[in-house]
Amino acid sequence: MTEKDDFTLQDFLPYLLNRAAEESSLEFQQHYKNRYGMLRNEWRVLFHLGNYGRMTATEIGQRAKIHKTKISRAVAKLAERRFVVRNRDEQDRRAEHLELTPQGEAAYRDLREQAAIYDRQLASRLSEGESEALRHMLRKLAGIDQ
Amino acid sequence: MTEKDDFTLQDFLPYLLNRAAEESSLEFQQHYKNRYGMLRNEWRVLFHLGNYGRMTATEIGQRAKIHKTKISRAVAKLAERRFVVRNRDEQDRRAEHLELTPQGEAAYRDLREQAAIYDRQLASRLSEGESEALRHMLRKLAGIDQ
DNA sequence: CGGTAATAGTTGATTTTGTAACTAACAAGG
DNA sequence: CCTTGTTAGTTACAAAATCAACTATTACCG
Repeated sequence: MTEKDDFTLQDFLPYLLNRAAEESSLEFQQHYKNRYGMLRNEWRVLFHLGNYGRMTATEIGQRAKIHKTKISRAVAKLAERRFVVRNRDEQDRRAEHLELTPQGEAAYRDLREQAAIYDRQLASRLSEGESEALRHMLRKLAGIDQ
Repeated sequence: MTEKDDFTLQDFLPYLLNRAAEESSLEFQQHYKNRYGMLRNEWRVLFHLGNYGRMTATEIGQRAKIHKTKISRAVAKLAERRFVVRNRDEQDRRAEHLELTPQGEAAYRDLREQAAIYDRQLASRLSEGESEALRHMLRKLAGIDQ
């Protein structure tokens, strides 16, 4: 009961997680924003398609935990700018398979490279070995299995 | 050069940070949202005032890295609902000092208690000792000194 | 079959955020 | 003093997120 009293905002995990997430997001967004005029959701969808390959909007939503309206609008923009093509499933005509165009692939590879660089830069603020532990913990907190 | 190629989205720190932050924020927001009809920024301002005591909007913004327009709107709501009172500084009549009302204090204590509980719950998903290491790393990544 | 429910994805209305411009008050130098 | 610059906080407008309702299609079940 007494130990509760020394709980403070500075230590609150959701607060710290948000601060760190926001900081890194803002820093990294310049890459997809300045170079490709993308929004965060567009970048995320692109990255998922580049990473996992052809899949439907629903599948992206499940993996990335992005709401379907965000995905719908992100895909519309990406398709309009020819980063993504949509292919209706002939078996189930409600669904459509998404995949990157060559142009989308190129953007993906470029941004993945930038991401790798930025990731190393972030990790370098931590001591050796810490960053792997951090990733492991974040996966647990985010409910990402594996 | 070869090591870059095994970089994947699942490991990207900003992505993991965002996933974990969003997960925990959504879970915790039910407390201030359901019980007090607050928005995230209102909760943050309340928590800062409860934690650090009387201060101005600008000071809150610096500590919490929240933009002044968000604070302005959050304070307006909190004042309207009598959680906060504003007092103009008589020396510098541009500034106003904010502090919690008794009602604001009560909400703060209640929510701090909920936060402490939720924080322990989150930390319990990690192994012993990990959570302190996590907080330490997040502070570094968020650029919070100390 | 035929009707009801479920799913994929889109659209529209409302709320919230982000950006920039604004008002009011103070500061500092000539 | 008075001009110029700075700071505290608010407001207006545009961009984006949220939530609910919608269309089209498929699945389930009597």
